[in-house]
Amino acid sequence: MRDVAALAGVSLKTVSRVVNREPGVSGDLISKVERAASQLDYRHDLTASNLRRSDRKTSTFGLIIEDVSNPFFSAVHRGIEEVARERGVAVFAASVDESPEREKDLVVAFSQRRVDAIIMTPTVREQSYLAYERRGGLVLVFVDREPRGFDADCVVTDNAAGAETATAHLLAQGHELVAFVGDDETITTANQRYLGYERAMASAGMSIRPELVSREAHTTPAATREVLALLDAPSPPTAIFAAQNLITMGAVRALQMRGLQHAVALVGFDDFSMADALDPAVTVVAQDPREIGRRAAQLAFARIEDPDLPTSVHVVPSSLIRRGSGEIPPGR
Amino acid sequence: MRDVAALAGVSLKTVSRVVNREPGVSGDLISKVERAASQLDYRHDLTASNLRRSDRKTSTFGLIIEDVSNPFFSAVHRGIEEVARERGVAVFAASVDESPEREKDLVVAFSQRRVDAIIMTPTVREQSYLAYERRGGLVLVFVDREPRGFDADCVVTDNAAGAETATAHLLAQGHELVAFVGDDETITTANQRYLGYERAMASAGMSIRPELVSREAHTTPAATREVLALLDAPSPPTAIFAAQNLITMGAVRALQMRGLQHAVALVGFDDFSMADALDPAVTVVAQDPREIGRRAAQLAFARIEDPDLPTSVHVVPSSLIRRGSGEIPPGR
DNA sequence: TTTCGTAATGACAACGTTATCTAATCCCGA
DNA sequence: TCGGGATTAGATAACGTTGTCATTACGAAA
Repeated sequence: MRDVAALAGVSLKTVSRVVNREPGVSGDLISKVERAASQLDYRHDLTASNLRRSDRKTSTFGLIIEDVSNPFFSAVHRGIEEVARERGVAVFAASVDESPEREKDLVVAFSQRRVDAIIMTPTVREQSYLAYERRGGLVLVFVDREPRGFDADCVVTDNAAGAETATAHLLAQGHELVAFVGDDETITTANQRYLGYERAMASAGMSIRPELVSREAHTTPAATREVLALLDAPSPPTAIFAAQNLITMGAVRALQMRGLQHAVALVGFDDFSMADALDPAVTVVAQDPREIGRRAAQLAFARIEDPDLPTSVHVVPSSLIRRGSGEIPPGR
Repeated sequence: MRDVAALAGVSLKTVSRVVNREPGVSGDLISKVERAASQLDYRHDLTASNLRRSDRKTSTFGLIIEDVSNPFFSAVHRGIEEVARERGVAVFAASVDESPEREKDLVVAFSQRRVDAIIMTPTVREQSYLAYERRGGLVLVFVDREPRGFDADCVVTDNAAGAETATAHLLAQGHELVAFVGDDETITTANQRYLGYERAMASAGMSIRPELVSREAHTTPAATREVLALLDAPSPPTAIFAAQNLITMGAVRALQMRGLQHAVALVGFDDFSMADALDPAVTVVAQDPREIGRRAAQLAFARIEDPDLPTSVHVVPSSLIRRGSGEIPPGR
């Protein structure tokens, strides 16, 4: 900048004014400065600018999600990017992989880089450790799962209601042996979906059979194993509710391995690519991850603008998409 | 930092030394400073640190890809993250959406934030505009597609060879009417895959029928339309080579719509989720996007360390995965 | 002519950190 | 007892930018 000022024959401050398009510089000097800047390959340094600026905004967000290559979360990422892009905000993205330690490391890494906001899915059992960061002015928004022990803005799907819809849909086909396959209770969404399953069963006056409940499906292969075990048991389910996208994929494979894909009904939580092209096509309760991302970003901007806003929890509705696998009747 | 120094009763520099774990501070002072830091909720400012540091490294990369929610690119992203994480580097990720203007905007946005390297898929016809950035010390690595008019490190799949393998595989089944469905020639990968198709056809002594070549499939729905048109034409293909993941998905849908999924052979370039669970399962030439990402990140680190390294192009091999759709014989 | 307001420009300090250099202290051997 | 090297600590300037305030120039009004 000093070199540009020298070449253009003006002061540093004038160059700053031109670069930031501040008013009050004569057209003559503007063009002189711009010519000098391009001649010297000058590139404005946002980090230095930010250091001095009074608002201390870096126009940068941090995103902490389960896995950047998981289709659900990458769609959330995409939604955030769409909103951030309009405001010139760049987004850091990183995967936690269910590692509590990594969650904390990432928060520190982003906080040290002075991001304006962190949008994250909580993994650690308890988020009260974030109070420290918030005191420093960091904005925090949660997506997909609500934080615990920490009051903050949050965007989630209606997990319990969606799971209830899915289960009720299977019960409405006349199924009595409806299995639940999901992740373990430390994951709040998995927990809420199990609650929805319970609620639907209770409303239908059915008791839950523990042997039809599997809550250890952390990955697609694990889900396949769990579903195979259910199918091979003495009294196998006639219908399965798979509580997450990776789990549904694993369930599809297990049913195919036993040749039961047209005999056992299946409803998945969260849509996935090619679900409509499978045979049978898979009925799902679809979330809207992109919309979740967009809302989260909007919430972040709103709070940056007014830090005293009351915290709010946004619920993005899910919708049942009937495709075939969920409409298979029991018996035969 | 000033407050921490005051509370600990030491100088600024000593706090700096403790924060950066520089040697030469007595254990007594180290603990005093650490106590003061945590008492005051002190958080080190990496942006200010970077401004002053002599190496001027921000420990930050920028990633510019087609779409963060495209499974191929999000896997690349994941691979980069794995390598970057080990070195404490945070990654900005952004989508270009085939917009040349956006490619340039993103380069500027990242460059202004002083990232140590940009890893990108080129969209603009020509990358010579990046010389400007490189002069400023920015490291550039390309993934998936080679840059044009600009010599730089690059990691790509063996597109032509993979496409040749795919096409040859179909020809080996006895097919004579092998269609090509791909993106247009402005996309270098699409172009190279077409070249591979041409080569395989030529090696087999077959001439290419223009009516079996579609190079306008930009999206999944477009691919479906294109494949439907091919199937409904007077002399439809008996086999199809789909030159990209989204296109293959579109082709699967088109074949299903005409009930021809067991009659017309299909090989796709790039694997996709649930390809193995479809009926028939889809034969693909699989790329290794995660490995592409890892290599790109390694290349970036290598060049940061030694800017004078000769530029290199890494080719990650692809592999044919036979699953059924590619082994359907002609005729019937 | 003087006065005043307004617009354009610049000088200087400061943002939060680290590089460099200097000063103080300590230990050891002569 | 003293010299000298090693170790620890601090003072100061600087990184590239912008906020603040001062200065200058120019018309218009008195």
